[in-house]
Amino acid sequence: MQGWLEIKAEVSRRINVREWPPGSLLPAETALANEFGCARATVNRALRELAEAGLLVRRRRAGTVVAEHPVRKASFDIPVIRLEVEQAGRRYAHRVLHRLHETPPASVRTLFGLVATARAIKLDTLHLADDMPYAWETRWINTKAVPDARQQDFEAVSANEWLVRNAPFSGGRYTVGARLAGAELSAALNCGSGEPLVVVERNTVDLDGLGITQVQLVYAPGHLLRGGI
Amino acid sequence: MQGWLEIKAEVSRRINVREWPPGSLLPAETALANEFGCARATVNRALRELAEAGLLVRRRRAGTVVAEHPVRKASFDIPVIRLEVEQAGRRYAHRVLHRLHETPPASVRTLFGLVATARAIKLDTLHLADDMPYAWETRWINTKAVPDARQQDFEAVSANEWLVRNAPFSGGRYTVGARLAGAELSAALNCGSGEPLVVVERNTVDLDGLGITQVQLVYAPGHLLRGGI
DNA sequence: GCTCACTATATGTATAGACATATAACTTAT
DNA sequence: ATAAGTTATATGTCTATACATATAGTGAGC
Repeated sequence: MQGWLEIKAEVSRRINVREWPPGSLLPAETALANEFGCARATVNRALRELAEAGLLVRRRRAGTVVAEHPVRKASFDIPVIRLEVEQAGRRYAHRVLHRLHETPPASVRTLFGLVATARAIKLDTLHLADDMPYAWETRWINTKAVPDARQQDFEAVSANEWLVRNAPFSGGRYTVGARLAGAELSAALNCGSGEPLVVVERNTVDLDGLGITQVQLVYAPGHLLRGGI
Repeated sequence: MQGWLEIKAEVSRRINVREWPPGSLLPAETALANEFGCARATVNRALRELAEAGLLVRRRRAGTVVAEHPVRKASFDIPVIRLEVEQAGRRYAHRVLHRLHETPPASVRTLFGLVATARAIKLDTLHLADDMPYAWETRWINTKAVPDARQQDFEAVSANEWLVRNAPFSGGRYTVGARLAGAELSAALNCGSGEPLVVVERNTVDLDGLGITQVQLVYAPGHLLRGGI
């Protein structure tokens, strides 16, 4: 027993077999380092990772406690759509259907820090995989945060990809929901009206918290988001 | 400039302002440690975290490179449903509608490592928030992996919560999709038939890779999964 | 009993040094 | 020229030590 990975596995095992049940206090790092015959830093690395994973709760002076209700962090990757499609072995293409410069709705104005009369770029894009509709994208781009976007038509490189590479990015939030295909969507995605569709809405902000872009992605029927714990 | 957090922020900044553009090679850890006036271990911690976040790609001997297509890791928490509801300031309750012991479908049998004739527990549960339908849960539990589940009726403590605390858990996968409310669901969730609903399907496996449980959660109309990047 | 200051303690972080390991780049043999 | 073996190097990890920091617990003073 030496490496932090082995220690992490062993601590994880003891939690799972209820040797250290939920709510119980673990021995201090120094004691564990002593038991495992390694430096405290090694134990620290193992316990820190388990705490990040939600299995342990650590507090100075109070020590390390097994979480009562382990909050599992599920995660999925948000790749550039082109890569998502190509990784599935399909041919990617996209078509920009509208590129407008108009006043965004209030929620987007708030995110972008814009006054009521200000305008932003609005893009409607259809993403294709093997020439079949893959996803419908409605996007707002804040020209205040990304002035260079004015010169882009996003035909050759999609807005998705262009922004990832050209906008200083710091974080964002997203929601996942479901909606019905209306007239416009069923035509664009080549599906029946009234079909249930997965909708992902995502916004990203720069280092100052200023909104860069807001995207709504409506996937073709049957699409599943996949992730792991 | 000393702490790993500051170094992480500074490196992140240089990537964002294209001082280190996508694909470029960063100075070696020793050089950065020298520049920032700190130990190599401190730089290592900062760069390791940025690599985990998908911003950098690191390889021994080859060095550290800025990712060409940063794969953002989106994540959301999977809490116990009771806590999810209570955290929103609502009163939680659940009703077990069916508790059967029958042969699961092939996909679940494969996950559970069961022969064709074997049986497992099937639970249908309705989760309520302020007495309003919140989510419909269809769950299979592998009694081979969790024998103690036989003695549980899951009335007082939901299966969700009981399993989190009583089943040795190691990982899992999930999918998020959309479906229409059929007759049974629209009755249970008190919504119109044909409404679009968010469906989360999740399975968890124990340390040996043996399936513990498979859940399908269908949320009431309008529900959004929320997460961050 | 209550408040406030103090102290002890467990985690958090930093450091210098060392060795491990993967692998790009180079060298040698065929 | 190509293949095989060698070396140099950047990251990965571990150690021992030190100091920083949050905070549970203690005790003094009212």
